[in-house]
Amino acid sequence: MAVKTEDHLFLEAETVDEVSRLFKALADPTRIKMLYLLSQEECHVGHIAEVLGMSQSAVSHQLALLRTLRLVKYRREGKTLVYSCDDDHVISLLKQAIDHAQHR
Amino acid sequence: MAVKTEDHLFLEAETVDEVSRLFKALADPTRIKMLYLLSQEECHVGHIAEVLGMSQSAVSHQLALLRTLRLVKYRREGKTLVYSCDDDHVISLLKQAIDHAQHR
DNA sequence: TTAATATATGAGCATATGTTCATATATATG
DNA sequence: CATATATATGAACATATGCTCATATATTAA
Repeated sequence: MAVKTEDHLFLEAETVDEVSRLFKALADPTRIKMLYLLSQEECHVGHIAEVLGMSQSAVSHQLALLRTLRLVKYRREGKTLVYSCDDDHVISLLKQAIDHAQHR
Repeated sequence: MAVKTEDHLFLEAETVDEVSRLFKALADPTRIKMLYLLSQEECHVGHIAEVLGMSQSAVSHQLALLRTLRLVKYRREGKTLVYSCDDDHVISLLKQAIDHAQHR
């Protein structure tokens, strides 16, 4: 919660840091494309790399970051790992921002 | 608009960049605090610096960035410049992210 | 068990970002 | 007009970020 002090509300440092981490995750063009793709369909790693024209390594590094924040999850299927979104609220934020960007 | 291609939607490069710029603006702890403060009350530059414990220069640089994105506006009042939020939608995104961060 | 395939991870490097310090600019007011 | 005050801006520097390259790991399937 925000802390009431005199005449305005302060955010706690922990909250500010968490919000920062979340928006940082959403601030990179590559991750925006990845999350938007995953919001439409589950994908294995190689497919993401192919569709977005990225290296396997770059995709994997970014997925590691998104996993840390629990924005994506994965399961094994045969010899591939299938990734999908794991935070509807964050997808909602992303889509709002996309709408916002498109209406100007 | 997103472009339909075969089986999924691609975002246009321009849209991705705009979304990235927006989230980048929201991703820095300093700017989060500044925008949250401005969402509660109009402030002149010196007041922001004082309340957030930042240098005048740092505040001014960040305000310049927020102005570029039209997230804040200002007017002169006596010898000070009074800043306020200029994008309700973005404030809404910020507050949603704050709620999200606080509920975990 | 071994080879092949899919993914993860670490190191290194180039670029981006946020701050400070010094200084410029603009407006108010004596 | 002259000076003080508030804010803006440019340069420099330290840190963060995202990529590539090389290699490790894990699972499948022969």
